[in-house]
Amino acid sequence: MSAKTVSRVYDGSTNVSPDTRRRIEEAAARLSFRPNLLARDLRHGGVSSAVGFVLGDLTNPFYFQVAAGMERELAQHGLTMVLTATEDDPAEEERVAGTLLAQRVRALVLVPIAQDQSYLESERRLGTPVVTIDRPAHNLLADSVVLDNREGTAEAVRALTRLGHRRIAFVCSPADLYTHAERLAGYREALREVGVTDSSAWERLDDAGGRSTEAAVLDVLDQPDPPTAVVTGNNRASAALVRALGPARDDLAYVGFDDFDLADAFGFSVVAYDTREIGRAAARRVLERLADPQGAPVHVRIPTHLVARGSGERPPARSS
Amino acid sequence: MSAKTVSRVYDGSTNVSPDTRRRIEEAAARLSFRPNLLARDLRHGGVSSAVGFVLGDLTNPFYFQVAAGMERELAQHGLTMVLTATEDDPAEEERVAGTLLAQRVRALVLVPIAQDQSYLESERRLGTPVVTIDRPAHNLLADSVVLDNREGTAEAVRALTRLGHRRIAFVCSPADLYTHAERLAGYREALREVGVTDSSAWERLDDAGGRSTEAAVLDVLDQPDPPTAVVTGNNRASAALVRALGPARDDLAYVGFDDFDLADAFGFSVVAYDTREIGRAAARRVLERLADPQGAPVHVRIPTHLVARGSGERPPARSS
DNA sequence: TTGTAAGCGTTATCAT
DNA sequence: ATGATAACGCTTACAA
Repeated sequence: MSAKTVSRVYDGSTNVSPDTRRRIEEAAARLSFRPNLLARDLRHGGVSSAVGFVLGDLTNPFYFQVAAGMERELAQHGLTMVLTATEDDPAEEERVAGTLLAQRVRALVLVPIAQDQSYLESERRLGTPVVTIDRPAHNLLADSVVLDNREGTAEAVRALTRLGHRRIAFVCSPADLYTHAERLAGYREALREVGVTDSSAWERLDDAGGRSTEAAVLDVLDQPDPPTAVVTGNNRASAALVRALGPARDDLAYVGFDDFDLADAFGFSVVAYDTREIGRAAARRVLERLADPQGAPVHVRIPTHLVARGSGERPPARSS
Repeated sequence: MSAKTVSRVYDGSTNVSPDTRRRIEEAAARLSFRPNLLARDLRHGGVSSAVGFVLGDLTNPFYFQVAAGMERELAQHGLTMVLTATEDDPAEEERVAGTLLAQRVRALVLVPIAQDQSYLESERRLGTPVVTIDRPAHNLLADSVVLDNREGTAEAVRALTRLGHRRIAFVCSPADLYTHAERLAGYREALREVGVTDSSAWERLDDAGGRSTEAAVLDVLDQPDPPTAVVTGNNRASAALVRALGPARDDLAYVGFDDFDLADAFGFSVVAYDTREIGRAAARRVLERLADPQGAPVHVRIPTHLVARGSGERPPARSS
């Protein structure tokens, strides 16, 4: 009963007599034996069967929904997920990615926060697939899975302009540059479609001044010709709006990017999307990239859709 | 320049001349060389430097906050975290735990969902620490980290009785048996302290009847002598209460177990706790158990505290 | 159907 | 300060 025979029992080989197999399985159970995947992976070219996932802000449930989707999809293909966090410290990104690469993860999925991912270029060329989530990588030919941010806000704004709104504010809590810029662009684009070309008075973005987003909401509404509607650029801004205005405010229309808990209880209309699908799509990119290491980067765009709950379907208050 | 010399550069050995070290580091950078942790771990007794975390319900943000705390604490000690999910399928638990053990995780942390974890007993005896979260294991001498559920609801009820409430309802969405029983026990205990010995008319628990929790909330309030206050047993029940009653309902007092997003906007008083601390505590149990494999199981209890936001500080409406 | 030898990349031991 | 050798537990190639 050599090691090789035992190995055959566990690697799905058929060349084992039923009797031998049974005896081996018995002994294994008795000794709590379990094949050592470390050794197996080492033998198989020194590459593990885990995929590394680097994410930044652990307090944002968004990323965990992504992680959940990714884990499920990977598990169906015999891969596991190693999760690490950078706590939004750009300097940590390269270090934790390095740790994962040293663990010989099969692929690397990351939410980029550093301003440059070129440090991954050599690894990628050596055959480790890299997929970014939520935004594209900088200086790296990686696959990516991002939301259709631009179309998301554009759709929200269009729904409002169709109701007659023209003075529509855009308020966003500090967010990363990319999603921020895209969502803002969609907002402006949809306004331009109805002839509004200057919305600067209604935009309240990442406040360098350190003002809170709640203050920004109140501020944008406090002007001679106040907006009749508000679009929030992310769920943190939506929460700020709820806090600033109180739950029941029916003289103002608003739509938020990102769905959130109890938004239905508030009648809060939002631009939603399938968060877990982002993770599943990333996992699929990993699998396809492993099958076909060459080829140009693939960029997947996850669609958004408007969820009408009341707050976004109100026409402008008497004025017009 | 033998393999051993290169190894010395990376395992923190001092017996390398500055010159050799420099040459090796140069070559490593040029060739994108990185020590293979799989091989290292194999050499070190075939045990990896990852800790496995098995969780059930991926849609519950609670577990991800736990995961976040755990990951941070482990990372500080050079360990990584492999995350897997069972999707609340008890039958999956043993399978995914087995996968992790085959990967030779240094320890196993799990949120038990199966009715029996005895299948882990041999592994634990062989030296793999096992820590359960949120509830104790069944038939397994594992360490555990749980909330002080009983004291949590007791404190909530006491705050209400102090205001004069006596008819206090307890509503809970389906939850696992253990936390459920503990929270209910705390509720009854605190009621007994003020002489209320039969609360059965005010308890609406896991409804086998398939009624929704929202219906249960309305139902418990719809009786001849209705409760003047409600305690919800988990965040899902709190959400149901908000949906059933609407955001502004100030003729009823209520306190919910588990904090939730925008609870402050609702003025919803809750029994809160440090979710990430649960994960950190689990990581610390792992580390201590690795240092001292023997010894009786240690059970850590995470304290809860009442967060007053208005809804729980209202005295009974005129009746009394 | 089963076994032998070699090697995956690292490190402990024991030279030099 | 550096290197040769063997070994961690597995699997591929090649016998038997």
